[in-house]
Amino acid sequence: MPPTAGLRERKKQRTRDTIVRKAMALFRKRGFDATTVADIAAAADIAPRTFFAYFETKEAVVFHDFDAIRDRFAERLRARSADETTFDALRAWVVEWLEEEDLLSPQHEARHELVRTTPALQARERDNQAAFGAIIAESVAGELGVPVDSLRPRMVGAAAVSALAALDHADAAALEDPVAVVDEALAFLQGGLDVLRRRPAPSS
Amino acid sequence: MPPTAGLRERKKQRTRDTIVRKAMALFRKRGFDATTVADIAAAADIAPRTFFAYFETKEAVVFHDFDAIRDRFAERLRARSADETTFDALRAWVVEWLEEEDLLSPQHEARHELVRTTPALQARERDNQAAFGAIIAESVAGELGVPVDSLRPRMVGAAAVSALAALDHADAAALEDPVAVVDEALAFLQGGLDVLRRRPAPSS
DNA sequence: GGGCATGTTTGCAGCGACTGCAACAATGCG
DNA sequence: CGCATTGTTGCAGTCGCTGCAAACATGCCC
Repeated sequence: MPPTAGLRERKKQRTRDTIVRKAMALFRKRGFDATTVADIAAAADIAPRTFFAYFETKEAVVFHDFDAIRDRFAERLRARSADETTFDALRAWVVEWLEEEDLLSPQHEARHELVRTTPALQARERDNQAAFGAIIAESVAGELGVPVDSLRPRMVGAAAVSALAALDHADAAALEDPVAVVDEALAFLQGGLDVLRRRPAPSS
Repeated sequence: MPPTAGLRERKKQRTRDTIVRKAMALFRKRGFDATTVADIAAAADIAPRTFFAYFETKEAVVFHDFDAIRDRFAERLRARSADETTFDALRAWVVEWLEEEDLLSPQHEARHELVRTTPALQARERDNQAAFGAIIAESVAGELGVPVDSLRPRMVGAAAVSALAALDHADAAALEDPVAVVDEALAFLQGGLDVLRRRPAPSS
């Protein structure tokens, strides 16, 4: 017997999975906005009202696994060893994460496409990214011994998150070696942005 | 006679101002969510349906001046002189902007408080910040001679925007000299983040 | 000043996300 | 088998937002 809990729990989990699966299928076929909660409920064979016992909003279905990922990430950063910087831990986490998640899988593709083409979902995604940024900022702030909401940790968090976002964004070559993208990003952050020094006046 | 256009235009502008004023007053008093569009319409003495001829969404009222600011900013960056870096132009723009906008005015205070306490508005604000980030990224990309959506411009844009956001966020001292905040941020970006080098193992 | 084109305001009906509530059903447990 | 707990459902309602078509105002030309 698997280490599952009571029958009740398993049933709930199965229902939840069904909702996600059917909903995503509908989103893919008709688009996010054109799919109503009633449609999803019908497809998952539950009452419309019941949908909201499983997900707070229609959007939440698309990001059903975000909370878990975020929490694991926060835990990973918090539990890093004493000689490990935030950046070390961040890089390690990305590597781990990429090992178990195939960014090229049809599911990831479809989800990404959906988010990319739906404003409401983009907004939600930015929320999620902001949460990641805050976690990184918190860790960096601890490292620097400054307040969590001070300037530099926030900037580092924002920049790091935009680098993570570039992973999804990578349009071809990069996906072959996503870790390289991360390394470039971290090197860029650490090395400074002095690519932006004064530019020469036009040679005329 | 002022250089105003026809009577029609002026009337529309007055109605628009009235909506903004009355809506903000209601938001402050009752909160954003607790204020309905019907309430705003009643306060501004228009039909509920008419509200949507002026603003696409209830949220748009809070950010009624964003589009103009963003466009002016984009224009400023695009029109910068040949020996001016993106960072130079960014700094100059902030200085200009701070001269005409008083961040400590009751209006800014109230608006900021509203955004800070309303999730829906925070999401919208992130949209706006993302727009700024994209503009900065575009400019930086041009400077570096790389594609607009490549890694480094995006990171710079994100970091710069988070520095701008820190301006709003500044809870006391910083507001006395906001330009100093910007200078610190830009110096940080340019100088690199090597505050984050490997941290010493505990001396044990 | 009398029309006429054009732009604005309004009411109405309707959709869809989401909520509170109360009845009902299933489950877990002694 | 009964009982408490937890999950499911239907109902009625609120609110943001939209399409449509009828009234209404304005600018303009004759």
